Amino acid sequence: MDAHEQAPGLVRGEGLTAWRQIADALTADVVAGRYAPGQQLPTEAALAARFAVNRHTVRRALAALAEGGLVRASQGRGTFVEEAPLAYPIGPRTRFSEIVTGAGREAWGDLVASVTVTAGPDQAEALSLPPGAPVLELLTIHRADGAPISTAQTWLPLPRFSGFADAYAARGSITRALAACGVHDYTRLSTRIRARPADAREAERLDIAPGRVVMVVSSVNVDPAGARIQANRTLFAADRVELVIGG
Amino acid sequence: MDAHEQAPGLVRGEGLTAWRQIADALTADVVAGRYAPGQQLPTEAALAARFAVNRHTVRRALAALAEGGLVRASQGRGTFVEEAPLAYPIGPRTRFSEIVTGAGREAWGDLVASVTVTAGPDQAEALSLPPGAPVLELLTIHRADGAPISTAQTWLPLPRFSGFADAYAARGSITRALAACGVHDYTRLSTRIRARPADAREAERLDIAPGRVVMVVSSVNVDPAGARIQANRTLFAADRVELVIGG
DNA sequence: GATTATTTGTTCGTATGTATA
DNA sequence: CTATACATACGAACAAATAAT
Repeated sequence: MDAHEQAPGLVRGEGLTAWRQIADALTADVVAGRYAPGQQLPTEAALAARFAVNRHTVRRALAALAEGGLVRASQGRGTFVEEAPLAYPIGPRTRFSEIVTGAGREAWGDLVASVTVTAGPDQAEALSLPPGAPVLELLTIHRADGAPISTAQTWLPLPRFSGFADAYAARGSITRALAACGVHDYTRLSTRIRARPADAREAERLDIAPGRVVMVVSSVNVDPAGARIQANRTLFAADRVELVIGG
Repeated sequence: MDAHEQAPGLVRGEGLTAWRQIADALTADVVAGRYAPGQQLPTEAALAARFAVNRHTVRRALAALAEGGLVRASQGRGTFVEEAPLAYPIGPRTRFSEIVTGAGREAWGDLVASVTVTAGPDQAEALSLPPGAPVLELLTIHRADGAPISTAQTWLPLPRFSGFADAYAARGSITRALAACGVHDYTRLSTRIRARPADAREAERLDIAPGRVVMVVSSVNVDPAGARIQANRTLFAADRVELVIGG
């Protein structure tokens, strides 16, 4: 067979290589939703047959899609459309519940545990408290339509927020629980972002496999008077969430 | 031996457990610099001897330090003081060279490769170009005191920035290379942050082990007139860099 | 490449003090 | 006061990862 024979449906021209056209066609399929997020693409062999090209040519096209993060190939399993991550805006007025409901999903935060502890060095500095001051520590899991998006440790100074845990458990939202404690507005003072593999406990809370990557967002919130009311360490499953700044 | 015999240097009292006092002592050692960042702590056995407690008790204390991110234990190697990550502020006027020189280190960017390609869907959208428009793609590695901090793919529209690759190679800085192309100021329009394990090529460029976590920062820069001049996808080694917003 | 020593990680068991019902 | 649960601490042995020989 002539290696330069025209494949059906593919045109010839400058820069219009076969793999590029196949990549464009598959990209169009994905963005049009003909292959749903998480769904497996046809096998390379099947795609090669569909476009009447060698499997190598399909592989070159799939490599281009994978490079752009549109699909992910998994040896022995297949090639899958990447799930669109939840865009999570981070700014001075970040509120989980608004972000999730704004995405058309239902937001709820589960209170896993709450304890009174003495502030560690990090929390003391974040909250401008003397080392060893008592703080309320909450462990929460935040869900969108029931699926865990993030899990957070939250520290609040005592005794000001001694009623916070009950308020949070009843209302499922930091914003609403703070309002119940008399804080009707708050803004984010600072945000620090790191990333690392999840340990077993964190993975269980986020319903991911241990070792999958989490983004660790440490933040401090202040009330309108500028008082530091809350320090957070929030973990996001990196394959489900994309942090967005500005734009 | 009486399990309740008083260990030397440890006192007794409410809430003053042995492991807590050991954790406090080791924390003080670390923050005072008696164990330098990156340095190996004494072995668990040695610490147990120093504090005259069982190794379990030392392990409980070290677990508390590791929880706070102050140290990191590595099986078979030892326990090490965590290096303070480079704080990398992200904002409308983010400039690598200023961040690094502001931290008292020397900044330089190496141009690894530059090619002319047709814009993929992501780049076309980021730069407001029609799909298939020609763009200049650069692959760069950014170093602080010679150590790689990040590696980036950068896309610029052609033909406006046809001289950019040479300018960058000569100047080692995006800011200075843009100035050479007549862009004397620019601001960041949007930033998106994800995280995942590094593949082999990325790991080599960042001088980390494959599979270690990288933060992927996708950004778009605009000139003072609001024109989109540059799309970036920058990879940071997650254990060397902390992204900072606000504060 | 195989061996050995070192070091952290895990899992038993035992005992005691403390808080709670 | 007792019973129970929990946290603390010690002892021993082995597994697993690493580094050096």
